[in-house]
Amino acid sequence: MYNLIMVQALTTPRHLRQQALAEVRREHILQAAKTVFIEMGLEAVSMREIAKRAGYTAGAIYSYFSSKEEIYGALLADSLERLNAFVSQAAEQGNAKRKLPNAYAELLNSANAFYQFYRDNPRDLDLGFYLFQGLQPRGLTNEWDQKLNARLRAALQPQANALTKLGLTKTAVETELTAIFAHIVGVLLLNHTGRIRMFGKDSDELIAHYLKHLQVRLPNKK
Amino acid sequence: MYNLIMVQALTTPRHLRQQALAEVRREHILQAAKTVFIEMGLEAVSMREIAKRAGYTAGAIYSYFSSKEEIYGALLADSLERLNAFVSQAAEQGNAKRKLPNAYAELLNSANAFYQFYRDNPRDLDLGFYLFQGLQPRGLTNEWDQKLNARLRAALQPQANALTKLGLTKTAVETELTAIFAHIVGVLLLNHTGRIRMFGKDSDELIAHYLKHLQVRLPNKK
Amino acid sequence: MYNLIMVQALTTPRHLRQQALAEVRREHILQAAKTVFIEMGLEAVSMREIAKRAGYTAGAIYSYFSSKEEIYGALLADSLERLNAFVSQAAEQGNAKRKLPNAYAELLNSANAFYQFYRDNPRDLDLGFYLFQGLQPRGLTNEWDQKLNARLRAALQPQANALTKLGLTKTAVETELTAIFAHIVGVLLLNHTGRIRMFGKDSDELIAHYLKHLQVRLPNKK
Amino acid sequence: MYNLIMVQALTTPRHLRQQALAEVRREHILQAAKTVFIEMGLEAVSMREIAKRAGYTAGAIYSYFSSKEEIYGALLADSLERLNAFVSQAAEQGNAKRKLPNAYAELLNSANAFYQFYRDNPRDLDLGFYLFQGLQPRGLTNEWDQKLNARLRAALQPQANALTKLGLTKTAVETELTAIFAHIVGVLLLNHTGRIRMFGKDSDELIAHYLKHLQVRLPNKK
DNA sequence: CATGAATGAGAGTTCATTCAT
DNA sequence: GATGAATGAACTCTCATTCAT
Repeated sequence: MYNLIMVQALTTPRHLRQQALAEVRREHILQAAKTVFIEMGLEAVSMREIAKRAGYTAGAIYSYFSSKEEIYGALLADSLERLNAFVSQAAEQGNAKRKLPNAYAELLNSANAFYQFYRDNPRDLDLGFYLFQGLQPRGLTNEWDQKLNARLRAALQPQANALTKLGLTKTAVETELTAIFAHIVGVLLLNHTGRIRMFGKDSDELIAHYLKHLQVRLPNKK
Repeated sequence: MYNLIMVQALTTPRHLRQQALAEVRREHILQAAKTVFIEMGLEAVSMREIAKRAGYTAGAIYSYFSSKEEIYGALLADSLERLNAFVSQAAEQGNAKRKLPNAYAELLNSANAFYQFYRDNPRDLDLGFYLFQGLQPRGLTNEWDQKLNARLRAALQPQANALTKLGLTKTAVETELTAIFAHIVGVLLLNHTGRIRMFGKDSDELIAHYLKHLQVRLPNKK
Repeated sequence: MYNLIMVQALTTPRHLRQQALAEVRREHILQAAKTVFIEMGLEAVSMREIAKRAGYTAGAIYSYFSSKEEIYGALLADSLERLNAFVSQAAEQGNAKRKLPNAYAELLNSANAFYQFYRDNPRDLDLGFYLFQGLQPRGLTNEWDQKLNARLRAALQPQANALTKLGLTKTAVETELTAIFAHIVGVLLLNHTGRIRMFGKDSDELIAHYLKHLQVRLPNKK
Repeated sequence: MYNLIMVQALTTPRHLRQQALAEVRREHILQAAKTVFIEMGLEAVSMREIAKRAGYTAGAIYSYFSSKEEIYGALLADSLERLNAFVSQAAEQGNAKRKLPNAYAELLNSANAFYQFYRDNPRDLDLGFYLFQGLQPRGLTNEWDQKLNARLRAALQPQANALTKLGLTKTAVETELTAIFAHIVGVLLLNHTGRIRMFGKDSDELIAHYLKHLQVRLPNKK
């Protein structure tokens, strides 16, 4: 009989390292997908194209993602992650500048950050439109859907918090939050599709306009 | 074999007649495309399917439309036509009820009509999103683009007129008009994608909310 | 206005001719499929391979058959057609030789014909095994299944008739018919797979053996 | 990193031990393949699936089997082993019950056992059909083929012995043995493919029918 | 004008197998 | 011995488009 004595070394266990490598490769593929998407648009994001960019054959992708939809989902998750990071950072920076807490400033900061993220990253807007069922309920499973919803909600949370600080009721907070969200989305869409040019307007101006009047009409909590 | 004996009428020149016939058939095909689109959604609109509904074979369509994109464009033109008709009718009906002209009522009526059209015809919303470059500049030529822009603008004109009557400057009219348009589009999108449920809100409520506060803030021209 | 007067000519209408041509091409494809099947076995019967043999691209096949399963079904239908023809002919020829009707002879003739067809056309046997759910209930729709069942039954009918003539009850006819069918199938399978060599036997001998004893034990209807 | 310290035992030569271990693992994999096969059918038996069940990765299998076909072969060998065990047991149990040897009873017992094994284990029937070149000479090498033939023959041997006891000549034994085998196979096939329903019959009934008449016609050796 | 045949590219996905580590 | 990454060929099927008739 053999006696096998396995002494686990102190260095990184092999399977952990491999896991990490796999994660890197997964990210690499995702990055390739994103590149294809950015350069050629979502309709061109085929498994073969992604694979080509990533330096793989089509079949290899399936070691990392079980379907095309999963890639889409991962792309969107990543996008929302970046959105969250951007919005959080803006909120923190804003707060850091102020000595006294100012709910209005918080609201404006976070709303503007949300808007600016998508204004400056139009492909993320595409992703959002398309994958958040831009047209029609799509492949994404419920699990995914809820996860992504949660991330989106998180990105809006700073605005909700600010509205609460301003003394709005729970219902009113939701109403205003939804309204701001809708407005931003509408402006972004007009901007992105170029339709806004029809009116000789500029998206920054429109957002500023909306937020200014919003401030006027919200309670002046001293 | 069939023998076709054509007896040309004496009145109309042949090519004119043929043009007219072609136009009729073109409309027929477009109608088929619309039906497919409404019943099955944009993704199901294939040349084969359109042809089947129209009683043609796929190849025949190309006598009337040079590509699938052109059909999409024509569908959108038709959609905007219907939007215009709906909005105009709402404006007229509103005016008919009032003895004195009321700019506010006109504004509300036309904005609501615009919103309701898309709320009640979500497929047309799909078309609008998709073809107004919802994602990316698409097949549509510049010519088409301008034509469609003009129709869209026409559907918003009643609101512009009402805003003018209220005494806003030309610039202010455009700003408010764009803002309303953006807001409605945003709400429609949230509604259509089901995202609005995240907030426990209802699109009608949001539109009403926006228009109410809009009215409050606009000049009270006696 | 045009007046269109269509006079149908006496020659073959165009669409009929085209239908006929289409039918010819369909047969051509089927023939190609059969060839592939015969030369390379059923597993190699892919749409691409069929298309290649038929001189088409893979997509073209779908103008004639809506799926691979439909091709399989058509192949089997054709096979059963030939089986029927062969069995019927054998029955007629046998009857022609005899002055007096002889139920035994009829039974032997039709059973032997059935056996010989598959012995001499082993690929048809493959088809039968595979497609009559050789392994497991498969793609074929119920409609197909019933149609094919009917054809198979038709090929066995002469034996059933002969058994009836011999004075067996309805139940007994079915029992014997099924038994003969099973026996033939078993022998064919042993023969086809070469397993029969294990026993140093010959399929002809086995069939003859079975039918001889069958005759002995069936009622001697004078 | 793991550090592996192997302490070699003094008793057994290393390579023998490794051989034994390999054999164990081979069996383990085979067992996994069998499970997959039984639960999901032959078509679902992929290397990945087998590996997953066995707790390996696909590549690992190739240390034990050089191809998928070899696994199939091993599965069939195992299946025939179980068939043999079942048939032998039935023969022994039958003999145990009787005081005097009774060749008829032995024949019926072993034939019925053979039939019942496949009736009750339809997956094994699939294997048999598929791998005994149900369709076509397959991957199996000659060596395999002979090995499997021998096992099949062994499963039929009790019947052969009984037939010999009944006084049949060597040739007659082989004839009847092959005939019974063929009949059982035919009935099993009809049963398994559901074709037997066409005739409103039942496989048990058919087997009983065959064996009854067989008994009648065999010599009555006192 | 309309047909229907055909193309050719492309879609997502699966799988047995190989091989460096 | 086992892993897991990767290949490459295969699969069925769909589609917009072209073109001879």
